[in-house]
Amino acid sequence: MNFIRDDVSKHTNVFDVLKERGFIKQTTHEDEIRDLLGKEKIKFYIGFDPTADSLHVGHFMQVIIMMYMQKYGHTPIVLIGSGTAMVGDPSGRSDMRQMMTNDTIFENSRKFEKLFGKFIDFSGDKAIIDNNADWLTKLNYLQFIRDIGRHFSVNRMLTAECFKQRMESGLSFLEFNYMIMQSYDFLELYKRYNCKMQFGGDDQWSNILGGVDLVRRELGEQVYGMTFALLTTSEGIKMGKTQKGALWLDETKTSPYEFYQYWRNVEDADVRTCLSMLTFLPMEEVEALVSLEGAEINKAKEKLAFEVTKLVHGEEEAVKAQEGAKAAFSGGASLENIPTTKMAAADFEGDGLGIVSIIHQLNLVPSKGEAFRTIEQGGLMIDDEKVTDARLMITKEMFTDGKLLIKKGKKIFHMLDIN
RNA sequence: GGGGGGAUUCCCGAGUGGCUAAAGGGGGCGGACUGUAAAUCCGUUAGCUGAGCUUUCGGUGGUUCGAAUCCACCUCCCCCCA
Repeated sequence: MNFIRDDVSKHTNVFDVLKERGFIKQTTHEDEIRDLLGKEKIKFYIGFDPTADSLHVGHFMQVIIMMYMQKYGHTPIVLIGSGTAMVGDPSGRSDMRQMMTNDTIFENSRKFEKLFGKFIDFSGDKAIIDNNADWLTKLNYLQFIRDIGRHFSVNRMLTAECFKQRMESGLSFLEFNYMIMQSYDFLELYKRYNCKMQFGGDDQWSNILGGVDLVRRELGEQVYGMTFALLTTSEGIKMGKTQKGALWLDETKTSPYEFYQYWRNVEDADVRTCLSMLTFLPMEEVEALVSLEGAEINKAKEKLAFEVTKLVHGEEEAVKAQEGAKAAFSGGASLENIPTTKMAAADFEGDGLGIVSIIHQLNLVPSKGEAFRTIEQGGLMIDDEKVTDARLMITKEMFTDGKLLIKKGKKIFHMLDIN
C-alpha cells in the first residue's frame, strides 16, 4: 500500500502538491483551503456512482487524489453513490441515463468497493467507506422538501452549468433532483463524520457548490469544495476512451497489455499531463522526461505506460506488458508476453481452419466481413508474411514450435498457441 | 389541455415511390509517410467465408409489381401557448 514515494514532492502541504501537478481546477475558498489542509488533518469525501461494473480512468484520477490526501495525513471518505445512481447525474450528459435496476446498482457497488481497496488503505481509521443509499432511500418526501428543498432556488439551479446543456434537449424532474441529493450527502457526511471538504471532477462543480451552500444554510457551518481538472487530451476530448468503450481498471475488462498500450500510444502533447497526474514520479523527473525531443519522447511514453500499469495492475503485470510490447514492436524481447490464445492442436489437423474465422474468433475483427476487408487491404500478417488470400487455411504445419504470430494492422499482435 | 415539429445505418445529418445498403461530415478500420506521435493523403465502413443471398431507415398493420419514402393506428421526443 506504499504507492507514493516520500520524495514525490518538495512541498509539505498537500494543496501545493496537487497544485504543482496541475490537478486543481476550482476551489470555493483557495486560501482557506490551503490553510486548512496545512494545519489540520481533515476528513473529505469524493462520491462515486456505481453506474458501471468497474472503475475507469476518470474515477482513477479521483482515487489518485485520495491517495495523495491520505499520504499527507488526511482521511478519505469514499462515498459509494448507490442512492444517487438511482437518480442519475445529468452533468455533462446530453441525454438521460439509462435507468438502472437496484440489483445492478448493488452488484456494481460491491465491485467498486473491491477496487478501492487496492489503492486506499482502509486499515484502522485511515479511510472510511459509506454508501448514500443508507440515508437517501429513507428520506420522507414531504419532510425532505420542507427541510432541505426550501434552501434551493430553482432559478439559480437552472443557471447552473450542469443543467444548461440540458435545457434544450430536456431534463426530467428526476434528474433535476440529482444536485439536491448530492448536496444532501455533504450535509449528512458533515454530521456523521465532520467531513469538511468535497472533491470531484470539474463537472461536479455545481453539485459541490450546492452541498457547501446547504451545509452553511442548514447548520451555519463553513465547509469547502474543490474540483480537479478532467483528464482530457490536448484536443479536449476525455481520455480513457477506446473504440471498445472505456479503459477499465478491472483486468478482466481491459487486459494489462491493452492498458499499457493505451498509455504507450498517447499523443506527444498529452505526455506531460499524464505523467504528472497519473504517476507519482517527482516533478523534476516528469520535466526531464517531457523535455526529450523528437522520437526520444517515446522513452517518456514507455515510462508513463509502465508506471501507470504498475500502479493499477502491479509490477509483475507491468513488466509482462512491457516485455510483450517490446517483443511485438521492436523484436528481440521474448514473445511469451504477447497476448496469447491457446487453441487445440486438433483443430488444425487436416485442412485446418480458415484464417477469417480464426481472427474473428480471436476478436481481432468485429465481423467476418471486416476480416475480409482487412485482408483485401493488406492489413494481416502471419509470421511476418502478408496474407493475400482470404481463403487461406491455417494448418498444423504452419506453426513453429506450436506458435503462430498474427499481426493485424500496425499495432495489434496476437499469438496463437497450440501446445 | 391546445397547436406545431420530429424519430434514418456507430454518431450527426441528407433523402419524399423504383437508379437506395441509403448523399455528406465525424468516428472506426486498412494502407502510404513516420517515432507504436501528430498532421496529411489514399482506400474502406450492415451481416453472411467472393458473384448471390439475408436483415436495416421508432413500432404494428395496410396500399403498391415495388416503400426509408404513401395511408392508418401506436410509442417516444422536442418546441410554442396554458
